[in-house]
Amino acid sequence: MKKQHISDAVIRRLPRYYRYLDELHSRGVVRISSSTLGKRMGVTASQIRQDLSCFGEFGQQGYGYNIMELRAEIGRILGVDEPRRLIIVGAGHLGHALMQNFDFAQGGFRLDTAFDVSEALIGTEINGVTVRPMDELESYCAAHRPAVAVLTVPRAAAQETAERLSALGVEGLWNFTNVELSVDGRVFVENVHFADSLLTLSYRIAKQTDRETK
Amino acid sequence: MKKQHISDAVIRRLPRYYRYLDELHSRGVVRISSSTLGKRMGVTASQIRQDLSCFGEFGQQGYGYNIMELRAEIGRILGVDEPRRLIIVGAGHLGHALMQNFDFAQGGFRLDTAFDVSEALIGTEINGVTVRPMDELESYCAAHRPAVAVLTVPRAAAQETAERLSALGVEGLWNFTNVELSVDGRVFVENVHFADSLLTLSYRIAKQTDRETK
DNA sequence: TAGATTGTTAATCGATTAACAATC
DNA sequence: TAGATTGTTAATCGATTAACAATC
Repeated sequence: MKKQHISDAVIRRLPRYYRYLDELHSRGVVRISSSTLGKRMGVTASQIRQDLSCFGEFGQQGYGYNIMELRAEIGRILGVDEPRRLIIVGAGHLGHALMQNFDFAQGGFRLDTAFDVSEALIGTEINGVTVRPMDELESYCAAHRPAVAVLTVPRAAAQETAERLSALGVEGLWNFTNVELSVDGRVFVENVHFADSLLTLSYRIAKQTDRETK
Repeated sequence: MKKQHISDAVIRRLPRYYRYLDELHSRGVVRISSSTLGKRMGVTASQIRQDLSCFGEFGQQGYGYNIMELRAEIGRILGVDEPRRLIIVGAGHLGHALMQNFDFAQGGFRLDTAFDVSEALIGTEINGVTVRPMDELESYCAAHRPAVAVLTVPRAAAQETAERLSALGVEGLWNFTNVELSVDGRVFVENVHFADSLLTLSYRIAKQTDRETK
């Protein structure tokens, strides 16, 4: 039974399943049961089955799931099957690192180009991708209509750049600026807040130390 | 009433509160009520009060919370008040970006040094921090006992490096490798899985497109 | 067939929200 | 004092887990 509303918790687990199924598939494993998959993912078999049942029926009684099929299904659910155009806005160290290392294609994206204000960077090519001047953002977006913009500009420019991109019709912002953006409701914002992540680690270490010295 | 077990959901909200209180404080705002704070954070006033009550009583009836005090309390809870030593393992683009841009001090960490295998990087200084050869990891850790290691090595080296650091007694790993690490239970792992994050964005965009074309 | 494993319904558990007495 | 707002208890809501009939 397909569900109407899918909770955020479910969606955040799907990429992990996908990643693991991808690995199994490339290792040549053909089938897996919810209980084996659950064990590997650190969740219950029930949860695996519940999560998948939000989207359809992908398994077979007595057999489990065909890994290739399930991987493809989850890929479809996540939208990996129809690649979307993506641009990087801010080609500093972080933007550069993503251009150099990150496999956008695997996530169903096609990295088209990057933008920066720095004269030193404009016109250079990083991993086959050209860096353009920020001035060309409007004309470029009008012509190529990228679906997603990676926001790797300095904090100070974050909100302004986000608004500009929102006005240009991007559908999603992948926000690395550690700034709480406020944008038009049409635009999805996915935050990668490094600082928050590190603080949770700090908490867990601090708590443990407390306990030990108590 | 202080709680025994604090849920992960609560802990993940604390850094956001902290960040926002920090901003208010630097803007000179003195007090805030749970209802105002909740509105700004997009949560209910109840949730703010419940979250804080896990750790103690920081407010005052009829007044609300003193921002400076509350900020300090949350900082203490998160362990920001007593800085811990941190090293970066892997000084490629991503490690480099963190060294250049990330404010470790604000998260209660002191970035001591970085390690890499690349001859070109060893001995260089990035933002005042020296890059050392990976061979020196053992002797360095024995001497300086860093609490946290930032794992920014290539995927292929991730598991091996994590085990090495675990054996060297680090308390936490901040994992950027997009690899599911398996390490000793003593060691806390905080994952920053870029790929998972981007896939959730992909899902939301894909779902919206579905709805529009339906 | 017999064993395995699904999808789904029901039960449980935990997290969020509402309500309110206490009190600044 | 009167109004505001806390900390906490109770009610609600949603997510996770368990159970099991269906069936490959």
